[in-house]
Amino acid sequence: MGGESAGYVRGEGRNREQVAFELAVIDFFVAAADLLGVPKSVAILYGAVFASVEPVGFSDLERRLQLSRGSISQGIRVLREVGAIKPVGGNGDRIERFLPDMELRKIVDRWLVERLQRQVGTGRERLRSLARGIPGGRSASGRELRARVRQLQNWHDKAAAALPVVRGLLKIG
Amino acid sequence: MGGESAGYVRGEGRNREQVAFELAVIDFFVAAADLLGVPKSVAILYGAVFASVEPVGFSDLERRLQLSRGSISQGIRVLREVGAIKPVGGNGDRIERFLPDMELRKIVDRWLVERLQRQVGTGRERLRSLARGIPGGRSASGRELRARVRQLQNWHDKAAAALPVVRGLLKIG
DNA sequence: CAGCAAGTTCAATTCAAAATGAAATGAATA
DNA sequence: TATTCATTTCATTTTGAATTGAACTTGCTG
Repeated sequence: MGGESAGYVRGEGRNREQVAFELAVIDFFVAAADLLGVPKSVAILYGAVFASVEPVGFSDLERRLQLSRGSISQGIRVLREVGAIKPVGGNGDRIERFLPDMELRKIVDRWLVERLQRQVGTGRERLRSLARGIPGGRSASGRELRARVRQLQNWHDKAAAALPVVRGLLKIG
Repeated sequence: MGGESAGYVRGEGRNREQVAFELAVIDFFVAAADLLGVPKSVAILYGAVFASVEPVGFSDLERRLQLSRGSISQGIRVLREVGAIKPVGGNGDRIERFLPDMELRKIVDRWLVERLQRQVGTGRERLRSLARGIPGGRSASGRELRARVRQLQNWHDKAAAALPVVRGLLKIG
């Protein structure tokens, strides 16, 4: 258990249980992030925030995780931009501490839209101009190529239609 | 047009139209592959086969594309394994030539199953063992963490349920 | 204002995946 | 059997993304 993230987590004054839990959470997010093409360090940071009931600040992360300041700073930026973590004020000091935003839905949805929908959109363009350039006129080979491109368009349309459905299904109340 | 793949395509005795078409097709597949995390060279190879009415052999690819023998060999292997191209016999000579398998559906479906379904499966495991290790007993913090993990499970279940639906939607008759 | 703690930036480094190409294989041909 | 040519294998190289860390800001505190 905890093979992947093990090297990234430090004990640092927390008890065994807490550390083990953090480790397991981080593992989970590292696996998921890998699927979505998100950098490991970002997943580790999110996992650490997610696993902590207390809001977590920069120096907490620096202490608990084996990541450079640079990675922590950039990772935090990404996670904020994406809405995965939220700063909480009201500790008196000037340190920013974060809690996980539990609406994972929004994050995943944003990913779906930015990554898939954009590709689907430009795909439509490409296919159109591609269809215009089919060589071979009304010869047999022209007909064959036209059929192939039609297949591609067909498939593309299905994918485009599926996207909104997926977005709907993933909505979590 | 054809910015990405341009460097990989050679004229080699085909006419302008044909080359331009091949280029556009390759561009399309390179973009799609990038989305699915497939190596570029594999997409290029598939594009070249897809764009040709005549079955395409190793040496054709070697001539037409700026790819090493090694990449061509391995790319062909991947594409065959995955069912994206099919060998056609009957030319008298011993050279293997390929046609694209037009059932893209199967390829995408395989990808969905291997990549997503597997992750979803192991995710369930991880979440279960994770839930068992929640620290804090029946304290307030324990309750909070339990709620968070439940959210994760909830989300995970939705994703698991969405997968078959997607597979259904993408089926192209 | 000097000193310090918190965090950011970005050029340099590291690392893993992809691509290469030279040598090995193996099947057909002479 | 020797030769040739098509393809595969795999150790090395390349490439590009992720990560690091040292220098730099920013704003507090004595």
